[in-house]
Amino acid sequence: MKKVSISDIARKAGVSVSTVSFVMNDKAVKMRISQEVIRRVENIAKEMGYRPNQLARGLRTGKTRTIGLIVENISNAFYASLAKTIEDEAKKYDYKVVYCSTDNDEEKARELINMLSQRQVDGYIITPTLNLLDDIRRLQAENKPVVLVDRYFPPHDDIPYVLVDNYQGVTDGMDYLIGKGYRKIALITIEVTMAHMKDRLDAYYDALRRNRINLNEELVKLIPYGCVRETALQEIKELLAGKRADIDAVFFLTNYLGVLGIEAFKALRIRIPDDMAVLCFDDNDIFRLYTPTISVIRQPIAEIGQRAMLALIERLQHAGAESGPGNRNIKVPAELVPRESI
Amino acid sequence: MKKVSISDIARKAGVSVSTVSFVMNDKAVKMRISQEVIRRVENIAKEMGYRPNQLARGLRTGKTRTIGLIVENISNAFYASLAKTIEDEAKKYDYKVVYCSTDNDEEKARELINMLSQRQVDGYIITPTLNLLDDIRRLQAENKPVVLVDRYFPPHDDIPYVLVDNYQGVTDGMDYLIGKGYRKIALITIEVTMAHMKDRLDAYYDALRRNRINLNEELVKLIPYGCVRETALQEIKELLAGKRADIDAVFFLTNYLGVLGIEAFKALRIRIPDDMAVLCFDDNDIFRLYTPTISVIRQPIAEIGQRAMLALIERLQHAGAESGPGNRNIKVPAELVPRESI
DNA sequence: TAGATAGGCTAAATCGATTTAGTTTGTATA
DNA sequence: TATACAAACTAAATCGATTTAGCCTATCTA
Repeated sequence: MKKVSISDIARKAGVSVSTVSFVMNDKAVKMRISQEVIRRVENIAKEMGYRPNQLARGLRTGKTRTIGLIVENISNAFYASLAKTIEDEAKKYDYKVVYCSTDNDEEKARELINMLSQRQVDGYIITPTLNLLDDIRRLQAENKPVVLVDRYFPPHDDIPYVLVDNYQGVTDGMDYLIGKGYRKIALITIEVTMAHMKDRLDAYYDALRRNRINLNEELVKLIPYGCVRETALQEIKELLAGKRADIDAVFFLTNYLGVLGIEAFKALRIRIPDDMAVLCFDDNDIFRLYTPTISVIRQPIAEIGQRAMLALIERLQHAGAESGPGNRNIKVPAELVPRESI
Repeated sequence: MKKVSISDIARKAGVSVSTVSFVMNDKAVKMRISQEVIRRVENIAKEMGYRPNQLARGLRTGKTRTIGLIVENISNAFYASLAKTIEDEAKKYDYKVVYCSTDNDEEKARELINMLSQRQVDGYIITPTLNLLDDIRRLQAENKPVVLVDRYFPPHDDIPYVLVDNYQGVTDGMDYLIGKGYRKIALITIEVTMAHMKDRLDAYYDALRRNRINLNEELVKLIPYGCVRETALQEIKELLAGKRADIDAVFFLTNYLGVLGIEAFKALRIRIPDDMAVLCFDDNDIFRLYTPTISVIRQPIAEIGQRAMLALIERLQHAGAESGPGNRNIKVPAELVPRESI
């Protein structure tokens, strides 16, 4: 049994395909189709189980009402939750979302952009990887709106972005730790290649300086990017074990690292917060449930998703027309959530 | 700047669109296009940044090389991981995957099937909800291959499925608990509406019977489906607190419930495994990291994903031709992972 | 020298919609 | 009685590919 097309309906109803199309798109009244024909066509369409072919429709209209969402890793709680909000928001405007993960690989990101572009998505929300600027420029040149989330490309501020205020988040975290008397604060982060991570790292350095605490470079651990789980865990363990006496608190700059950190603390039998206090950027179920509960800097995920979607929709609606700068370049405040680990 | 189409290339190269199409699809040699023209067209295509419009291509060929994956909730670790394997497998056969979540809502599932069908996906891998049989039959009637994962519709065994052996998994878990001397085993599960959950529940009853342990109905807690997080947590707490003395072990039948369970244990200050042993169906990061680590029945997710994909690909390749029963109706063994909680 | 064959391409139909510009018929107006 | 106008549709172009059938020209064979 083949799919039902508009012309199958037309034949059965004894009218032209145009008429059926008008009826299916609620343009029947405007096109002066009689009530009787409208009813007849509608009944036949329902009876035959007609579902419009979106490929054909998209081809003709040049619009697919689909937006492409590219994140780092959809299995990660942060991105999963972001994707969910964006999908819900999109639904309000009658858009579908197709999402995919880069695994932080720029080549894969490029392929994904390509794939979505070939599928003619109307707009993009992207968590960019390194070196993706040119590809994004190409989308813009094709008049496809793009909004960045979570990461950005300063100083190229003509590409709209929505992200947490990373600098403020880490600053608040550091002030809190320092306020509680911690001075020997280790920092564990992924290799800093992109601006959002640089913002976080800068905030750490600046906080130390502002509080006249001497920087101990040995307490700053950069985990390389493509690094496998086991290696990363090993590196963290080495730092924590090797510098045990020189550390009274550990600040993890991503939730992935924080989870590894917990594993490391456990393996090394380091007690939280008695031996070391712990703070992590980004929340996670595990942090809420662990004993002790882990303090975090929380990103307002829903707000990020909503604002990103809003920025995109605006650009989709009056494509070309530059949207006011009000909705471009948004940094939303991070929230410190103190728990038992400090 | 508009997108480049095949006819833009044709014009620039001074050849017909057919020629360009042949070149772009590696049919040039078969169609006796000269080497010189091939090179010219390829260069121009690359130069202009040509990317074929998949809507047009799909419309013409009737194939999108896309498969639709419908799961319960992509944020859930189990489904996220399943989706990842399926995506990786699909790539090997040059298929793309579009995935979406039902949130266990049959109406939403129906909409998703509809949406994917309108987008002309070539085949489906579905974690079905209740009452989805008819919709799946409709896809089959349209000659679109469907493979079920994680859940199924016995006795309708003509719809291929790949899932864990739920009965065996729970049986192994129960035998392990009983072998360790536990007799007062509470069971926490979601309301049983689908066959896979019934299999798990049956295994519990049968294990008690086989071991001549009297069933205490009060130790079996069914959490209703649409139930919000907080309510579910409350229900679990009530059982654990109310029947504290009558329980020496708790078996959670899904990983979501297990996580809530941990929260409940924590709130009630019930010590694991001293006060109660804990076992959960499905693994989760939290179970590995928690103190104590939580024993689980693990599903071989990668195997499920691979086999499902394989079954689908077979059906995509010789559509219509009934595939041998060898690759339909697969139950893969579950694995008991003992940890500190028992 | 006619007919066949091969080489190198192109024209045009097609997929399933949308949309513009008509066409036809009937009724109202000048 | 011609003319305008509205009502109720329809024909055909179009989107960007794929694919079948066929058109030239040149060479080879009988």
